[in-house]
Amino acid sequence: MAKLDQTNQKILRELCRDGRVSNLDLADRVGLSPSACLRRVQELERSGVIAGYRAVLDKAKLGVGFVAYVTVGLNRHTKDAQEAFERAIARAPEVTECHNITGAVEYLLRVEAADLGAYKSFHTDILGTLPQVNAITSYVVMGSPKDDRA
Amino acid sequence: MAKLDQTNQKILRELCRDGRVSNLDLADRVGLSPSACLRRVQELERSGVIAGYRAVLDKAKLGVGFVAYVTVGLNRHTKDAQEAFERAIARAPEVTECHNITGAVEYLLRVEAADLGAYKSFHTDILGTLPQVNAITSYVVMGSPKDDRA
DNA sequence: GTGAAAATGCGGAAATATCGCAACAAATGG
DNA sequence: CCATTTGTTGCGATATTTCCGCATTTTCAC
Repeated sequence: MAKLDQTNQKILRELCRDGRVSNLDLADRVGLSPSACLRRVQELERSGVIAGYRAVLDKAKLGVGFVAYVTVGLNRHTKDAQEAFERAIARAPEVTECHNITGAVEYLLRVEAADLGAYKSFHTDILGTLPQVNAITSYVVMGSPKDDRA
Repeated sequence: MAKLDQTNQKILRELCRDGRVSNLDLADRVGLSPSACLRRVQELERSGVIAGYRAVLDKAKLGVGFVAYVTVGLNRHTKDAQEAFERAIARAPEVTECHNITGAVEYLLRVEAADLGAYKSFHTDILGTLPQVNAITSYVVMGSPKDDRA
């Protein structure tokens, strides 16, 4: 595993802020020559510390006007039931996250939809029709004062 | 606002998969000449549909071995109390997301820590000491079968 | 059809990434 | 204390890519 000295931490911070910064600029900001900087970045990529790069899209401008977190409880706790549920979730484009959590219910989902109507369709026609699903509780997101993963 | 024809959708899909793909490769994949492709990307950036680019880090390799979602209820529902709470959250590096939600409690947080011990410290020393905080419930993430925002 | 507006492809100049190489620094062992 | 090894750095040359002007083609409304 690559060691995380102060320079590598700076590199990661800059790349999280702007994943498309040129190697020349990046080298400037972290105080290295371009070649030394490039080698560090390549090592961070090779070792998997940098898992990849992504464009961050403005969901609102793509028609997403409704976000909710949804807890889901299953009626059976078998491996089969969980796998079937997770397969169905993988197919649903509205679901951007699915976490297996501790507590009274098994799953926490993040669901993105165009509007309340679109969410209702998802709630009724997709989640509601899955035979493994027992309990559904929706928490509508009114705002996100902090979202470092956006 | 930029129109989202099929080509632009392809571009966005590719850039979400690999935000650092070269314009030459991207043009190939979406079936355009490099110059036409570059112009579309620049327009998507200018219009804000592409909000930016980020490196995706492997949190596990950075020492994050514990993730939890935490619901927080406040004891006062004044604007002041909310703002004070949100300021405190903004300062806490363990909190990667803070959502204002509908339901029995006001907030849903995503918290990342090195391990259970580090989380306990955060829970006790940070969250527990905020005067506005009334109820705290933790849901430990055991796995994330789907996480498009990772 | 016809004209206006937008999108496209081409080509070249400028900027950038990439890699070999030698110098340097920090640890290791005698 | 010195020699050796290992890892990192900066430099410079080359290959690649970005970026922009320009002419052509396509699209669309009338």
